[in-house]
Amino acid sequence: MLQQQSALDHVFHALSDPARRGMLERLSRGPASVSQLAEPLPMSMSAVVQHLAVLETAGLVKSQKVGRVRTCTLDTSVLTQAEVWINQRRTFWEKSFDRLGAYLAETRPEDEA
Amino acid sequence: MLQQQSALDHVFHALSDPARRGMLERLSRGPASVSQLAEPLPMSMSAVVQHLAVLETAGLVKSQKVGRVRTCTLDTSVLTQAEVWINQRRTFWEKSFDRLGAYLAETRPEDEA
DNA sequence: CTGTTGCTGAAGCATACACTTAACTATGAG
DNA sequence: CTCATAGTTAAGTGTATGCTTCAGCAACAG
Repeated sequence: MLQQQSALDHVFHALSDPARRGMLERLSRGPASVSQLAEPLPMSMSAVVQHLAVLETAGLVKSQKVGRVRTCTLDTSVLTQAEVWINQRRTFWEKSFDRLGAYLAETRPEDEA
Repeated sequence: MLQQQSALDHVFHALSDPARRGMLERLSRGPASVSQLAEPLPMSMSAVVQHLAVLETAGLVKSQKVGRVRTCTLDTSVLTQAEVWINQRRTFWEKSFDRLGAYLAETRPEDEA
């Protein structure tokens, strides 16, 4: 649980940058080289590599180098963890709303089963 | 990064801090005052208020002050936007993965040295 | 009234972040 | 071999972040 939390730190931080989300969007359409990821971005190659390191540290992207080309692919498992966390907050919130409704219904003079 | 910051920038950045996620977890169980949010956190009240400002800027939390007590509630709509973005990346990736599988099955190269 | 609670705001500070440029390695083509 | 391509790494810079302390202020109890 505690490790999951720190994992979520990295994942959400990685997702908070538009350049990195752009790279993920590109990768969601299929694998790409570092140059291909850098091409649409208004920044140096070096900056892209640093963003890539953030994405890899978060576990969102895997890559392997063949020759001088590093090919990157999306890893959706960590993405799923983030999605689950968000979904659970939503669910808990909705349940607490239901409980509030139930509480309001219970406190009425007549009880209901 | 000199461009306008999108809503997702703020949301994911807000979610990247464990203290802020803790506050959201608390709020997912129901509304709470600033003091109640601060109570389990190992930091000053001032720091909590600053985290709260981040959450409100992201649109994740709404609050209203009655007397001297500010009561905070979760707003799940922005949370849903973030969930949708993640889900779309996952979906796109799965589609492109299918296409990759089809491509590999079709071309079948005979190299590898 | 006084004192306490609940919160707010400003200033300060150390660290982290998002870049840049420039020097570098390693692969592949001619 | 030379040269270009693809990527890596280091150092530097300006800004943002996360926290602190302190000072203050409105609400409410006694």
